Amino acid sequence: MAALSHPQGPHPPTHDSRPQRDTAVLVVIFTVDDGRLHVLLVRRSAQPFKDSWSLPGGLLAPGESLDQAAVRKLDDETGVTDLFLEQLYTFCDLDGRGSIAAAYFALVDPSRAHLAQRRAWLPAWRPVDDLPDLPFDNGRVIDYARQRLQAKLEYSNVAYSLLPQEFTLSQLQRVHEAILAHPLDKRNFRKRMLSLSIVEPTGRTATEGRHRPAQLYAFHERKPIIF
Amino acid sequence: MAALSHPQGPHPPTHDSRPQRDTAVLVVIFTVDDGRLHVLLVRRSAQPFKDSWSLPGGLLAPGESLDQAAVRKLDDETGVTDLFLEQLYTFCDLDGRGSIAAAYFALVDPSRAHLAQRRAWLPAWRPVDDLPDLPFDNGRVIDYARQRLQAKLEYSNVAYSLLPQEFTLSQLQRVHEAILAHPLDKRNFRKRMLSLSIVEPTGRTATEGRHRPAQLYAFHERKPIIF
DNA sequence: GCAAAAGTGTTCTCTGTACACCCATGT
DNA sequence: ACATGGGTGTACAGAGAACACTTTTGC
Repeated sequence: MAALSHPQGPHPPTHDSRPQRDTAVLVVIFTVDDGRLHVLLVRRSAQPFKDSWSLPGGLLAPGESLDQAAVRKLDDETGVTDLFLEQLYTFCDLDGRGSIAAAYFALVDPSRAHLAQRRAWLPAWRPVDDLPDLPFDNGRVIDYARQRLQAKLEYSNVAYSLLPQEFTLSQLQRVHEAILAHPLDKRNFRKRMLSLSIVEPTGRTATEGRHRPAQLYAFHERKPIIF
Repeated sequence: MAALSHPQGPHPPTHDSRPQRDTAVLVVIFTVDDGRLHVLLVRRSAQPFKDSWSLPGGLLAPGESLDQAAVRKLDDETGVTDLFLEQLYTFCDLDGRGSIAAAYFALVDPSRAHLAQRRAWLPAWRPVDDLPDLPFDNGRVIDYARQRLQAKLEYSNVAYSLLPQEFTLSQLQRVHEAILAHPLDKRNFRKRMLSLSIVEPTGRTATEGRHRPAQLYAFHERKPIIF
């Protein structure tokens, strides 16, 4: 490991009979579609709980860091790599066998995500407010990720990762409402987004139905920023 | 691990030739003493960087969870177990060898901590604003812990773990100032502590010098609370 | 002309901040 | 009596919340 100073954990490790553990990553991938927050689930292809839904995850590959493994899983399932991805929490013993699972959470724009079409485990978006019972405490992991996402929405620009380059303020508001699970006031919402310089108008407009066209906006920064 | 659903990470693990990693915990233990924030460092007893200061840590014992290992390390070094301890972040490859280190941070009341007197690695409090260069990126880990502590101070009662059962508001203010590294207004500080019901007066007073005795206060809850 | 969503300001409340003096005690 | 830290209130500014009507388009 690192930073050891304790006699029990001398450095370098000796790779002998010391107990080692399975180390895996787990990725909670959120998207907002049709005004609802969804999470990506896959079907387990192995026992136990074969065929039940669960979060995507897997063991670390040789020489791979946790971050690399999380990026790889996100890419495997959605085909995107450059979006918001952050370490969430490292769980221990979710499986009752003492293994270690570093959970990450990611946000992807549904229009950019191409779900893997592997027959083996069928990834699918499921609305977070209507999830089946999931094995290995995955429900708790998702709840935790959702809380973190709600908290970050208040003081950061994380939503950049859930929308295309250009979008209307109404679209952005619907994303916020889906994540927070409560309605927002249109005027106050717009005022805040603009006064915090989270978004800026592009000058273009988009006509979306038989009503007045909307101004298009873009995020001031398309990378994680804390306000 | 847990929550696997991916073919590459079937469940149960097979304990065969799959690559495994050293898994360790690392504990950033803070205290406030003499108006300064200190962190506990120990001297490495093994190569590399033998005899240089670093954070306490060690490999997981067989059958032990991450939390249990962190509690054990905290107890080993300070003799206390019932104080604030929270997972911070899981670092990978701090040592350049791909090992995994789950960092925790803890807060202890200096009047309760009894530093381990083992000659082997000599734990000692070091002021965080005057640290030597530390191996394995320990400086970065400490900075990260400090940021988290500063953030939590604003909206939680974490400081409960840094003071005895009863204390004066001036003591509490000095603790906050040491952590935030800037002075606070006495009246505003007291107003906030009371209006948020973080602390309540015990009715007792303490005479501490040739000046007016101070009211003693206690935390409303001596466990982690978010306001 | 009507249905549908876009767009826009003001008022009020609350929170945080700045700021200065008297009080109780020990020596 | 004086030095020392304990203890207190008010005024202002900024942020967030409540709230309703006009505009522009497609049909």
